[in-house]
Parts: sequence; C-alpha cells; structure tokens
Amino acid sequence: MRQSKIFIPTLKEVPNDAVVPSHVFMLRAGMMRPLGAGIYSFLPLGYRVAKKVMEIIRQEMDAIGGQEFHLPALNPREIWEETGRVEAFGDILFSVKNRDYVLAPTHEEIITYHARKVVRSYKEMPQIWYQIQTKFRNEPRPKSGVLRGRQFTMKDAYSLDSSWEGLDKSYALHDQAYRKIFTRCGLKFFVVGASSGAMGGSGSEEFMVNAQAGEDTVAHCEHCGYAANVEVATSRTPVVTRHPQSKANELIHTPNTKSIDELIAFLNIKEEECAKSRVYIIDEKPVLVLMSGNDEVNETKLQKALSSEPRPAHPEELAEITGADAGSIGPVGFKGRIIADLCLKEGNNLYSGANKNDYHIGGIDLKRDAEGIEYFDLRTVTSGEGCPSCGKEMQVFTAIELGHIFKLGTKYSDAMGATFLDEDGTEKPIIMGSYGIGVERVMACYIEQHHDERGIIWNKALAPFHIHLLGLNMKKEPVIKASEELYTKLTAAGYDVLFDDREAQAGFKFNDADLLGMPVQVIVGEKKLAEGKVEVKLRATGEREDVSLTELEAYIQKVLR
RNA sequence: CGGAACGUAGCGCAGCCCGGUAGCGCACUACCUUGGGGUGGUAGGGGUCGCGGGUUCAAAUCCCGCCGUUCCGACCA
Repeated sequence: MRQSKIFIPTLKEVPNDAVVPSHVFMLRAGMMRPLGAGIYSFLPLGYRVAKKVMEIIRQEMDAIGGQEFHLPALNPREIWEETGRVEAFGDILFSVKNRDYVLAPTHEEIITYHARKVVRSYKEMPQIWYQIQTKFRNEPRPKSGVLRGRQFTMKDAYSLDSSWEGLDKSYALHDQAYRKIFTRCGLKFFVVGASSGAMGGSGSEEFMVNAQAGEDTVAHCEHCGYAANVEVATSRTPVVTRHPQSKANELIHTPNTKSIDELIAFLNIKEEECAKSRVYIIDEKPVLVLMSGNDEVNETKLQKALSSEPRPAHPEELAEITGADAGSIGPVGFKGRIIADLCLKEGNNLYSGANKNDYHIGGIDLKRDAEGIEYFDLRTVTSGEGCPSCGKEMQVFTAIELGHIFKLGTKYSDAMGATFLDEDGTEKPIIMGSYGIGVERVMACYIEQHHDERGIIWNKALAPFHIHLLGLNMKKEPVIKASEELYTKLTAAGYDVLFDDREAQAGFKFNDADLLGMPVQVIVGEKKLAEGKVEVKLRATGEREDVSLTELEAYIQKVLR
C-alpha cells in the first residue's frame, strides 16, 4: 500500500481528550476517530489490526470446533423479558425508540432462542456457536478510548452440552483456545480463576492483562500464577505476636494524633502495635472493625463476613456511638459488636483509641479487653506480601479484563425452555457455557503493553503492515527506482508493505514510521544506495543495520520470523 | 447519578477577570528553498467563538438555561 494513497491521518499533537497511551496512539496513528462518547470509527489502519485480531480468534475458535454465526444486533425486547435481563441490565440496555427492540449487549438469549428451536436430542450436542460482532451497552461513563465504549466488537461463543462433563470439556477447550489467542497476539496475560472466587461463583475465569488504564485491582503472583481480584485476594501476613505478659491499660494523652502514622510517631511505637478502628453501620447497628496498623478494611470481605451490607458511620454517628471522633476510637469500652482482622488474633499490648478525643489507650489485650470479639479475614492485600499459594512475593496492580469464560449451566435454557431429549428418554435443559473476548480491548491492551514515547511497537501478528518502506527523497531518480523495485519485490514475496512514497522530509517520515510502529523499517536513501545498500531498522529495539540489496530479503526473513 | 474542568479555524491553545477590529503555533493552498530525524522563506484560504435566551448602544467576554466532551467518584452481566 502506498502511503500517498492510503488514508492515515497522523497527528503530531496529543488530542485533548485522550489520556491513556492506547487512546492517544490510536488517535495519533490515524487508526480511529471518535464519533461520540465511547463511539469510534475505525479508519483503514486501525481496521487492518482489528481484522488481524479477529482472524486469530477465528482460527483458534474454528480449531476447537466452533462454528461462526452472524446474529442480529436488533433484538425483540420480549426475548430479553424471558430471562428477566431487561431488568437485570437496566439502563445499560439500549432501547430503540420507535419499535419495541433493544440493541443486543450480548447474545445468550438469541443463542438460546435458536437452540430451543433446533436442538432436540443429546445426539446433536456438543455444539460451539460463536460470533464476532458489535455489541451495544449504554455505559454510564465511557472512558479510556476503546477500553470502555458504548459500542464495541466482541467475540462471543456459547457451548451447548447434554451433560455437565460435556460442559467441563467445552470449557476446557475454550480455556486452551484463549491462552493460544492471547499468546499469539503477543499479550502478557494472566488468569483470574474461579478458585480465587473473583466472580463469587464457580466455573469462571477472567483473562486479564496488567495495565495502568485498568479498572480492576488484582493481586498476582508471577511465580505460581495465583491471581485474584483484590476484593477477595488473600496473602500470607504475619499474625501479631502475643506477648507472654499483658500490660495494664494505660490512658495516654495524644493531642492532634488522628492517623496511625501520627500515633506511631508520637508514641515512638511500631505500626504492628496499633489497632486501627473503623466503625460501620450494619443493619442499623454499629460494628467496630479493628485492623492491624495501617491495613485497609476490605468492604467486600466485610460484607461477606457479616452477610449484610455495611456502610461507614457518618461523623455525627461516630460521636454519638463512641463519644469520640474518628482517630480516637477504640475497642475498650465500645458498646456493640467488635470484629477484628485475623492478623490481630488474640493480640495484646496494643495501642488504640480511647473513645475520648485526644486520648489513646495502651496495653490493650483483645482477649481480655474486648469481650465477644470475633475474627475474620478483613484486610486488603498490598504489593510485596506473600502469595497464599506459594509464599513468594505478589504484586497488586490494576488490570484490564480481555476475556471471560463462564459455565452458565442451565440458567438460560431453564428460563427459556431450551430442552433436549437425553439418552434415557427424559427431557432436560441444555447445559451452556459462554465465552467472550473484547476485540478492541485486545488491540488497546497490546498498545498499552507495547509502546514507547515515539509510538506503537507492533509485532508481526497484529501489525497492520509487516514492513514500512521509506523512500527518503522521492525526487531523486535512483531512490524512486530502487524503492519502487523493493516495493514490488517485497510485496511479491508475501509481505504487507506500507510504502512511504510521499514527497516529504526524511525526519517527517521517520517520525511517522516510529509512530505507526511497523516491526521493520526499510529505509532507502541516496547515499547508502550508492553502495548498493539500504538501512533496516527494527522498531522494537531501535537497531539499525545497513543491508545490501541482494541480501535484503534473507535479512528480513530472519528478523521478521 | 454525585463532584470538577473544558467547549474559540482540521489539531493544540491564547483572548474572557476589566464588554468595543477574533488571534498564535502546527496543518492546509501556491511558489521558492531544503532533502538522513517534523528545513527556511514569501504570499494566501479557512471562524454561526457549542446552542438558546437575557443584560447592554455594543457580548467570545457579564447573567440564566441547555447540549457536548473529559477527569474523579458511584456503577461495571
């Protein structure tokens, strides 16, 4: 493709609205343009990448026996009423105004609808049906370019099985296919599994990548692969040691010390010697939550422990309940339920608030001074703590969900009456699974993981072109001749070549090439051409090498393997 | 949906406080120049200042309403 012909509107400056790298570069490289909040048009360069991603997905889905469908985005609302998901989705579901249709945010209902009409016998299963299509979700807050949009492309697959063992098999096939897909795309990913309870249910895995633009916070152990959403993640944290002797309570005047940091500085004690207090209101009753040192209360874990929705107490409530303001609250004399993190189990000689402003109490023995105290895992893990499964250091970071595989079971087939006749002659609901991948997210995450300050760094698998051929001075006859010949030759050799045949300054072309990020740049300049050579630059490393025209093809084959 | 910011040429921005001729850089057009990291110059084209209303002799500028976009939060099958 000649760059003088293809529409690639590159931007020198960073568009005002773009913040995360993938968004900035997709706009700057002329891959896409916005049409509205969370709505993007793909331009030729961006669409080439999308097609490569979709083709990789397609190949791996076909390899596990998937069959590609093309399903309507426009769905009769009544189908969605059958499963109660009109209500479940709420405002996320787009509705058509002048007819009773909705825009499909996913396709479980449509697949189940067809399955119920078609599938009659256990003999017709298993099936894997998939589609790669546009989905619509009325996101309250679209953000980060293509990472959270109102319209996006998704590969959705659905498995139909006659037995739970069959579902396990279909699920495992998808697990393997997903690993191949993301690996082929060059993504460094990890899997948050059901064992870690990220989704709270059984039989689901999220495929995620580490990215600053991410929306989920996860704990991940590189050594053994343990990964869990920070809402449920655990770690090996030392429990406070119980001293053989419990000291007596001691009221200490601590003016202007609200935080744990201030307290340890003021009293010259260690963080582990403090018990931090948080008051929550649960079922309209106050509960004191004690954490070791500066540990953060994990409200998801708290909710699980109390099996009820907690909310932090308001400042006025604090004063009323404890007689003190936040920063001076503690277990001694607290009227109400007291629970503590496991790290504090039976701790003694601790410091905590005195329930009297500007006072703390030392020598607290939870066993002695907090009657009826209960212990739960309530803390939020942080980077550097020990992995619960292998004990090595874990990291906590934000991540983006790229794909999700899920054992649905009979939720949809039950609701919609999609049944089959089993071998024993009984009618049973079809056992289903659903498996999604966000196509734009794969592209954007790749860029999040592979860019530098100059632009994108494509690998061969996703690059819109393999080779960027730069004719440096397109007014000089030898350069024109040589670069035109190379263009023909490399194209004939099967490479996708982007030929910068524009009449522009060398620096202009170099900067554009680095921004667009094709893996290999072949630079045709007058001086080196006189020696029968061209320069080959590898985008990933910045390495440049002069290669003679006769050896060029072999050289490219080597670096672009 | 709560909090905040922004909306002026294709893009990035100044002008607004203190009302009076709409500006800068890049991009674009023509010509010259340069030709291995966004070359230098000359001459040009391009604007309902987001929309609507109000105040005023006069509004990009002040006031009210709306819309749009982004950021933080809530939400995220």
